[in-house]
Amino acid sequence: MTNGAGEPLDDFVRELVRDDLANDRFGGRLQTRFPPEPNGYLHIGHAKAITLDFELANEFDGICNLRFDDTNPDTEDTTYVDGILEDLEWLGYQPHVAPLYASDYFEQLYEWAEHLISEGMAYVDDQDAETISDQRGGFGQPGIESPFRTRSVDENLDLFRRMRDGEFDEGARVLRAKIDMQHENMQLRDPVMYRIRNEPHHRTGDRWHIYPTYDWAHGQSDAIEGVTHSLCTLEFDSHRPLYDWYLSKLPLPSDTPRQTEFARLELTHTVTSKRRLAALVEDGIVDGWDDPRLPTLRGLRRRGYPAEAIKEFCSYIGVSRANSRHQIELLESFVRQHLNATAQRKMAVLNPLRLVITNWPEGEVNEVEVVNNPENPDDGTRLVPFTGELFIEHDDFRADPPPKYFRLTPGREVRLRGAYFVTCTGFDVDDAGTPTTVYATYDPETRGGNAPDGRKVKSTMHWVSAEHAVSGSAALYERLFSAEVPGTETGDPMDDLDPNSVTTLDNCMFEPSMADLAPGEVVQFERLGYFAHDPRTQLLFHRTVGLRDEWARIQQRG
RNA sequence: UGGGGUGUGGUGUAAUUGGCAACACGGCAGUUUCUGGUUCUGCUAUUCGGGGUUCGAGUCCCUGCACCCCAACCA
Repeated sequence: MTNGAGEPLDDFVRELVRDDLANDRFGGRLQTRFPPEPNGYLHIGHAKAITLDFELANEFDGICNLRFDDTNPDTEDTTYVDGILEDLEWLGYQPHVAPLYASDYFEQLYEWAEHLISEGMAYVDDQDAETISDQRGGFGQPGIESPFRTRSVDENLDLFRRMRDGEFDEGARVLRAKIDMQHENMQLRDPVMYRIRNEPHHRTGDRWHIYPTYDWAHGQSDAIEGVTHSLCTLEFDSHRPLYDWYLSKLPLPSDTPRQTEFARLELTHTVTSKRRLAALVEDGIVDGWDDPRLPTLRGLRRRGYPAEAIKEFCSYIGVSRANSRHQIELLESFVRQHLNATAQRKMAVLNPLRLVITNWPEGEVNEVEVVNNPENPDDGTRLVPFTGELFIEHDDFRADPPPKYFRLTPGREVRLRGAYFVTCTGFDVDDAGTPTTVYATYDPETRGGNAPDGRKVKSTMHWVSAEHAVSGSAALYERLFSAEVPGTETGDPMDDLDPNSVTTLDNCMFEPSMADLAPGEVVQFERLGYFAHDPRTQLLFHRTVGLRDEWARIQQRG
């Protein structure tokens, strides 16, 4: 991967890795991991972390694994592990070994907890969550010590074993690390290591009644796997001292993993918090986790975003410690760049208007040759049937053209792509004055799209033969949230939802070759944009992203 | 309120670690074109404020300000 200037990636993480390697810190080894919690689907923000973790391993001859951080049975489910596996594979990354699970380390974690207890560094607290929270103190105010903090090692061991054996109710007791209730970093005020949960776990079933917290599980899991660089997002910065504290108290080799934090990815006009995404799905605002308006990986995939474009975007934006929100337009420019090079061109009329060629020989069908992708001659050409009755785009005809309008208008000659020059001779309107049929004559000399006398036209338009067209639907998407930063006005992002974020056109006319498009295939509708064939519904297309549209800009400026 | 983190064009990311502030997206003006797409060219605009050190500061020092994170038995 390279940055925008085509240079190898460089950032503070790579610099740090290079230093560690140069100083032989981990015996010259690099190992990362991507540690999702299986309680939701992956989104574009995860793609940034994934790209970092895996590309880093590629660059430094290291390895990267996938580890499910499944320490909380309340919310986790195998549905999500399957989904995450699918999404990761789609992105094109292959973990070094089969998926790993923090839950596979529960036994080891438990033993280490007993070790800490034996060393007088952990204790069982009988108080409830609220009491513990109150005693923790606040910013600037020291906490107070739990009355159970001075329990004997033996009593702690006994209680902890009985917690494990399921003797107590949920919430009745916790195991806490004995660190410092006065510490200025709240994370170090005797954090909870284990809580009692009688919920079945998606992998360990009902074998455990106690579950490790994130802090107690994460660093140790890293150590068990041999992770050298544990990359996570900025909000874990204040947890790093705790990460290091646990590792330093356990019988481990001295080269313990090193946690480094970077800023998470935020995008304009969307949200990436799991809670908010779940709300959009559950409240029926979108159609499901793979709704093309969502920034989920499955949503983007259905929308037609190429995995390559997503990865290039993630590499390009780099990694830093500054919170920032990238413009969605940048992602879209990567998508266009990729699709422009790869997508096959098709002619599709979204809002059909009848065009009758009055001098066309009655009943004649003429196959004209059009290019599949001008960016890639190897993709060849195809034949498209041309007849005397066609559909053109409603927007491509104006009875009364505004300035700078180059398309079809009475008396004007334009080119029908790959076919002929036609000149508009008249049109019909309905009672509302909307054109219903346009009439034109064609010039037989211009077959193939060029005039032997060298005369030029200002516009080339797409078309389909009425007799041969296949009909279908197209979903046109706007941004899900109209505000750049949803929620800036009222504090609630949901207030910025665009109620019209999707427009579905059901009377689209497609050139016949589109009947053969594979599910999920992404093509360019000439002059309109890139469209992804729905994976399940034949001839339903999702607009991935429009083409850059100068005419729209001219109109906007007025 | 204590601790930690971060401030570079409209947006994001760089700057050989003290030496001409650059790249991309966007915008604007052209060019090319059988897509008002693509290509190509040009233009546009940046170091949070105030002091200081220095021949020279985005970079070092002092100070102020703004924003983000931390007081779950979530991750």
